[in-house]
This record gives sequence, structure tokens and C-alpha cells, in this order.
Amino acid sequence: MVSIKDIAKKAGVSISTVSYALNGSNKVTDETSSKILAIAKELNYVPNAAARTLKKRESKIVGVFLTDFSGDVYGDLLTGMKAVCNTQGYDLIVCSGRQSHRMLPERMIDGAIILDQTFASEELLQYADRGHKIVVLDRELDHMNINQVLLDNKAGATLAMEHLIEQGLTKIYVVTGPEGSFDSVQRMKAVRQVTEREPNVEWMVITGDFEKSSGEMAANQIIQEYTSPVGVFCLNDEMAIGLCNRLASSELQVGQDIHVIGFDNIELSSYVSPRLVTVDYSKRKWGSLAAEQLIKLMAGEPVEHERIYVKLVGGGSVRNQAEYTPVITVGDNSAAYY
Amino acid sequence: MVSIKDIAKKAGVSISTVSYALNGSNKVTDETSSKILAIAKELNYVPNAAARTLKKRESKIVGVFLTDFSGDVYGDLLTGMKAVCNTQGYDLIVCSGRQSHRMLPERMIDGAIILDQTFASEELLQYADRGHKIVVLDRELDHMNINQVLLDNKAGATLAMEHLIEQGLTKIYVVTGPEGSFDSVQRMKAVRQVTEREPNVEWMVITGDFEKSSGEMAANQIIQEYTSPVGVFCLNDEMAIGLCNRLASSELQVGQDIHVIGFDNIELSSYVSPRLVTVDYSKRKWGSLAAEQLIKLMAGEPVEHERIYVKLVGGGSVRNQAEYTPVITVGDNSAAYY
DNA sequence: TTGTATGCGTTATCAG
DNA sequence: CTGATAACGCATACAA
Repeated sequence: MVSIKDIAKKAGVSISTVSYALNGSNKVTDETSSKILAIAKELNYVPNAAARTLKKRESKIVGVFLTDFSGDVYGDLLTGMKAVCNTQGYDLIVCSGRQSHRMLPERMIDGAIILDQTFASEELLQYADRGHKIVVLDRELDHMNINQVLLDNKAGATLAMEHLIEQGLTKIYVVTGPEGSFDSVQRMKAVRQVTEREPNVEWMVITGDFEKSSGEMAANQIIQEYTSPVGVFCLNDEMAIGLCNRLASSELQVGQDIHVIGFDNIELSSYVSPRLVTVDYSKRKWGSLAAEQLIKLMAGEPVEHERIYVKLVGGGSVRNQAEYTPVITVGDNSAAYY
Repeated sequence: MVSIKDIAKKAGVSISTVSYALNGSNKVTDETSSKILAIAKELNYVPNAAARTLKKRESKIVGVFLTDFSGDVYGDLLTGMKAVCNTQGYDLIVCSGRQSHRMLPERMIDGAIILDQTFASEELLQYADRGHKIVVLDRELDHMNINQVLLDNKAGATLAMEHLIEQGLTKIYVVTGPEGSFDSVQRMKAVRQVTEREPNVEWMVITGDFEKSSGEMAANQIIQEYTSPVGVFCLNDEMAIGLCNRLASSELQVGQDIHVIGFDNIELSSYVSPRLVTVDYSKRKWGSLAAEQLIKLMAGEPVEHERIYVKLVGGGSVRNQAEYTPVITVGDNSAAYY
């Protein structure tokens, strides 16, 4: 490995001069500087990250932590983060799994963005106590060194429930996420608030886990209990799609007998038929905002918690009860109901 | 930041004793060792990654480089890599974009797995020359420090073309990937070989770019030129799905007028209707094999290039010409043709 | 068994 | 403008 020492030797100068030249300091003659640069290039010199990080006490790297790599939500999110990080001189690395948690306390990264169930909140608070800067996307955590950028889960779930109710549905199933999920808990809170205001809406909970398979399970139960048109609010799209998929091989029609609404607007949602009604938000913006907040936090600037707004997007998986009945005799005006 | 120096001071021993104790060396009394460990825990000591990396000249981190984060192929691939890396004491980080290339030469990572168009082959060869260990998944590169783990593109494309021909199709469109793509080039080679053996099959190329939108473009052209049933081999699933999507809003039926086959078997492929016929392979295995090869390479063990085998998976997007015509009068036996 | 001393490759503070 | 030199936090050969 070629180090500044090698360059110094070859150039006949001291290592500090080399360091200055390499870092573009104006404390060195243009002449010697260009000579040094030339030699550096000739020798294929590349600075050693570990040494620089050790000395400067910062790595200029931001880490994102994901529960797993398999989610469909992450693409745009990461793209947004990377864009912001890169323009601010930071590199972004993506990590997953308990093993990788050490990157933060060991100071391999300067800050972390968390969307990762495998991080306990106590663990995060501990790191924050030791001065590490963190942005959380999947929980509420109050600490000087922690900033939250959260989805407006409550608004989304409210929109979804109200939409089903407005279509005339009076019986609604809600398929939840896994127990520990912050998003699931938040969305359920909103569901309860809405239903409390609507006494003549009958609703029941089916426990899911945000995976497609639990949507299928839910479908089985709903098929068994079916008597008349019902609404189903799946707390994420994956489950909604699993549910629609199972329903496709049954007698019941989505958007006619079973009115399905999801959450997240993942890409797949626009490829199921009829198109899934779901709660949409900009994943890209979520990512870039998270990165911006983290960078401010690391720079010592004051930051306030942020919220990502959501809206309902249409499809044929939910139809109005009143309008629908006559339509069936005319033909199938699937999709593009909105 | 608490360092071994702080621990040494508090324990009344030298830093080397602390270092030994922390690293579980048996060169130190159980008594002092446990005392040191206790103090370390009390002080929330965490080793500094940069210092360790600098000293040991290895980071125990493997980097994967992706062209972008948005692909649907990556989930299982990364999961496979992570599993192997973690069991071997390595951490895995995912990087994307030119900025992050530096991680390799700057020795932030011990080795790299490449699935990234933004890496020029010359760049990789240069790094390999300087002793960096690399596994490439997206090109052929011969070097002592580079190992290839490639898809059997040729077999896959051959299977796909032969399948279309066997169904009685005599006119076949092939929608390619972008110009620089290794996979696209390899698949096209196989296409040419097959068609050379089949003189009475008429075939034509449509240039695509592996994105859904180019599948839609291809669909437009095919619709315009349509006279009788044709086969379409899209060199990846994304384009095939874009194509099917566009076709859905036309008069032409997939699996009847237009017989579509893709490549990759991404998750979406099983959600389009009719299910896409495509070339399948284990992304998980691809990832784990790549990681295994890299770890061997880093350990100085001899490794040979590896190949990931592929197979055709069924769906309703391609049907037999002879069998099909009578079936139409009976009803729609969509999907599950295989 | 423990301590001393050195160096990994940088940056940065001083003198000159 | 340039050169010694001292850290950064850790691992380890060698001494005691």
C-alpha cells in the first residue's frame, strides 16, 4: 500500500507537505504541489479511509438500517437518501441485521437512519446518550440526538376507513401488522377513532404480520364468514395483495363483494387487478427528508420532528355500494373508477 | 469517547493488558481480565473501528455495489450474501453510485461484489491489480483477484426461444436490454444461435433498456405490425410486464395473440395475469455463492468461476398454437397451463 | 503474567 | 512556505 510517506520520499519533501498538497491547502507552492500531485497519481496513491477517520474522528458516511432487504418500499426511499447525502459530501451505506448495529457505536458511520425492528429503542437511546446522531423512521423517541421523520399514519388510516364508510360499507375488517410494529399500532389507533364516531359500522380485527401470506389467511376467514359486501382495510399493501390473490380463486369479487384498501402504494399495487385503492406517500421525499434531518443533526443545527403527509389513491378495489348495483348489468367498468 | 487508555487508567494496568483482556488472550490472569472486562462494561467501552482497521489492515466488511436501489431482483440476492458473510464473521454493506466506489481502494471494505454498471471494467481491473479482491456478477473479467459468478444467460435465453418455437410460433420479437448490458448481450447471442438453427422462424429485434417503459414501447410497435399470433421474448421481466400491461388495454390477448416470455422471474411476474412465463434462477443462491467466492478469494484460497443455473417456469402468457384454437370455444382456462 | 514501545496512515500544531 | 513531531485508538513483538 502506497502512503503519503512513499510520496514524500519520492518527492524529496516531508509528509506534512504532501498532506497539505493533497488536501489543496494554499500553504504550499504551486510548483511543489503539482509535483507532489503528479507523483501521487503516478504511484496510484489512494488515501486510507481508516487512518483519515481515526484522525478526523469522522467518516463522512451515513448508515441506513433496514429490518431486511426484501421490502418493496425501500427503493425510492434509499434513492432519496442517497441523493441528499451525496450532495452534502456524505456516502450512504445500507445495513441490515443485528451484526451490523456495531457500525454506529464503533464510529464506522457518523450517523444512522433507522427503519429496523431489530433495533430496540433502549439501544438507540443508549447510543444517543453517548452522542451518536440518529434519525428514526419507525418509532417515536425523544432525545436531543434523535430526530423523527414519521409517516402520518393516523391521517392515512383515517382516510382509508372513511373512504370505505363513505362507499356505504357497514361491515369492515381490519387486518393488522405484527405486534411490535409502530406503524400498525398507529394505524389501529386511527381506526378506533373513526369507528367510535360511526356506531352503525360493524368492524372486526384480523391479526396479520404485514406479509402476503397473512393477507391470504385473512381472505380465508373472510370468505368463510361472508354474507354480504364487506370492506377490508389491510394495514399494508403486501397483505392487501395477498388477500386479493386468494380472493381471485374464490367466488367473491374484489371491488364488488369485497372492497379492499391497502397502505403504502407499493409498485405491485398498480399491477393487481382491479388496481388497489391504497394510501400513498412519497417514499423518495421521506428518504431525502430523513437524510437532511440527520445531516443537520450531525452539524449541530437544531431540528424539529417531521411528518410525511399521505393521500388516498384510487383503483377498482373499492366501489360505491349505491352506484355499483346498477352498473353491473351494464358491463364492467373496472379500474379507473376515480 | 472512551478508549482502552481510559480503561487502563481506571484498572491501574497498562493498555496492552487491557487489549489482551479485551481480545480474550490467555496471556492475562482471569482475575485482572474480569476486572478489566467489568470496567469496560461500566464505561460503555466500544472499540473504535477505524483504529482496529488501521492496525489490522482489514475491516471485516464486504461491500456490494448495485447500479441502483430500485431493482426488484436484489432482495433475495442480498439476503443470500448477508447470510454467508455474517456466518463468516463479515459484515455486509450495500452501496450504490460512483461516489461510493472509493470504499474499495480506500480499504474501508475488504472486498467487493459488483452488480453495478457504473463500475467500468478497467476500473475494476485496476483495483484488482492493486490487490483488491472482487467478485463480479455482471461481466466477464479475467484476473487473479477477480472471480465471476454469472447467470447462465445462454441456457436461459435458449430455453425461452425454444419454448416459443415449440409452441408453434413462427414469428418472434426479441426485446433487448440497454446497450452496455452484459446480460443482454449474452442472451442475444443465444437467441441468434437458436434462430440460426431454425430457418423458418422469422424474428426481429426491438431495442429496449430493461425498464417497464421500453416494454410498453415494444408493445406499441407489435400492436401496429400485428397480423397473426407472435411470440415475444423480453430479455427481462420488467419489460415483459410493461408489455403485458400495454397489451391489456388493446384488442390483443396475451397468451392467445401475443405470447410473452420474460427473464428473471421477479415477484411481480406471478402477479400479472396471465402469469408470465419466464426464466427462473435462485437469487438467494446467487448471492450466497458470490459471498462465498469472495471470502475464499480474500482468504487466498483458489477459486474457479461459477455459474448459476436457470430453468423455465410456467404461466399462461404462452400457449401452444395447435392446442389453443379449439380451447377458445370451450372457455377460458387461463393461468396454470403448465 | 504484565508493561514498554512501536507503528498502522493521517491530520494538524508548531517551529523554522 | 516547509519540516519535525505529536496525536488518533489499537494490536503486538519484545522486555521484564
